[in-house]
Amino acid sequence: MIHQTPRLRFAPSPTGPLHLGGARTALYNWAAARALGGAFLLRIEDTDQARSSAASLQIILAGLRWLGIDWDEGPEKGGDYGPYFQMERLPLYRQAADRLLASGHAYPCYCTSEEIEAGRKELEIQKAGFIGYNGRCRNLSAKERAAFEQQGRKPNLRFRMPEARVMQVHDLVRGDVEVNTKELDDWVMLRPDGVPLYNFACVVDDIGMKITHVVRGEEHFLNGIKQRLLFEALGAPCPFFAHIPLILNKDGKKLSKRDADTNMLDYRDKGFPPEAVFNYIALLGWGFSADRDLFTREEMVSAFAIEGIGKSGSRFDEEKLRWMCGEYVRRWSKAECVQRAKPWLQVVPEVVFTQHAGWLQNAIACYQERVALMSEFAGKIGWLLADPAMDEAAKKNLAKEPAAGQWLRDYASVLEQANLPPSYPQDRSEADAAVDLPSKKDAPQPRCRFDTPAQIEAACRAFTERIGVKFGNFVHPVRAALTGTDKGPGLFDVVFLLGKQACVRRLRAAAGSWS
RNA sequence: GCCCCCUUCGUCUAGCGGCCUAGGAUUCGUGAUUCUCAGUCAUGCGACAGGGGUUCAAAUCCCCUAGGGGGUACCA
Repeated sequence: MIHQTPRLRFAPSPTGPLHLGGARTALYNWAAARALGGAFLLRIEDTDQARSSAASLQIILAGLRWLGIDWDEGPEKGGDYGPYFQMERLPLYRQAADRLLASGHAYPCYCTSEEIEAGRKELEIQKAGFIGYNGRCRNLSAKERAAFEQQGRKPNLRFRMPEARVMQVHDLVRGDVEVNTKELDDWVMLRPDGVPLYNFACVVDDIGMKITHVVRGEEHFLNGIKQRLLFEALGAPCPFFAHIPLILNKDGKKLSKRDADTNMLDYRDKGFPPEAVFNYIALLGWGFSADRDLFTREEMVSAFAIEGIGKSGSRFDEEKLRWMCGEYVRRWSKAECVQRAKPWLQVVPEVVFTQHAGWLQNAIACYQERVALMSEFAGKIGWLLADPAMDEAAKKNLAKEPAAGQWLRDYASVLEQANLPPSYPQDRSEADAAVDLPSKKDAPQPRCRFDTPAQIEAACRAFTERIGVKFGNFVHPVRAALTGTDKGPGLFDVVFLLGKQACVRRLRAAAGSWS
């Protein structure tokens, strides 16, 4: 059929942001192009001048870039098959239209919108529901045309559809499908002002840009039929088509603003890791393998085939997306975690990033297994930076132990005399900041009694034994005093990170308010 | 109305006539780890839309029904 380099495109109209469905279409085209070793290009379908905007275009481009979908040709990139904006290709459409006019595949239609509407009403009655163009201008004589021209009417150009041709088409996703062209009416290709309509511009451009595979939403299936006829009329080879099912919401209905963010950039701004969103979207209608859901862009490319896209619609499930986000967050190194969370860490003074990088990494790492989004660290580490107010759960934990006040006072004294790191950021030097909170795997040799959380813990256990308190009971009021809440990292990570001054201060403050 | 497509655990899916007492992931339940939460590990609940065929054999092929989606523009 077509023996040339595979060339695929994503052709958004800049009339709104890049939404989930569009992103998936772009993703599949991109993956197919990469998998086939071909080119992926972006074409901007901006012929709807009333709704198109430069701002939308930028949002779409930013969304694609964020997802890691790069294009070989298109806006801000150029290429040998441009221009890549349809409004800059008007002469090409005119040219193609003239050819179709000459070959009889197209004809001028002088109907006004009122006349079309009236014709539609009639048809509706006659053909029981069919609403389309009645074909009044399909067979106008030269004389009749001249008469309309004399009235000053400017014609639309319509494509002359075969009257009842059974088209047997093969769709890469849907398989073999039969469509009778009687279901379709003569459609407008070109307006009097020379601006083309979708089906016409699309085909002229797909020919001009040597597109070999068209992957798009199933709402275009019937357009695909019209377009095949147009390829034929223009004597051009027809690309492969693949029409993929739409993405639905949790209830199986059309996805709306209520169900999910409609703008990819919202996911960016909310702190979703782009590789997780990429991974999740790819799975909406396609499977990587029978027993694996997590994969990289490269792995997807090596496994992807258009024929592997499913025929049934899939639902967007934010829960699984969130799970996937967490999976990715957990894979990062401590340094990467901080770096990626930084845009949301306004609560952290800049000096901490520069002077106490090691400490910050340790602090962030404490929550790496407890968050899904990059933005969620910020809300977790507040207690480390300023003495927190106690929440209800923390107050309850304190109140539960009658002797807690005394425990806190005594433990404060223990810590005060211990060789504990000083508090961040104000009390600790840069040298200390190099101390790395060890993971369980590679515990280093301790330098002194409280070099590691494990050392602090050992000392604490000894202390509780000495005062005859059950360790498990002791821990909760201490956590409450130190963090202001009842959940979070291990208590001795807390003590280690918080440092001596802050620990002593908070323990005594809590003891005071308790008694 | 008419035309096209779809239908496997709640969700994403594997399965393309025998490997299926239907596999994985997520969610949920339980247990373990333990100073809480999270994570991790283990374990459990959970599906072939319904009805007819074809076949030695059907989740897999055919038909009907139901449900869902899409289309039916001087939008894309």
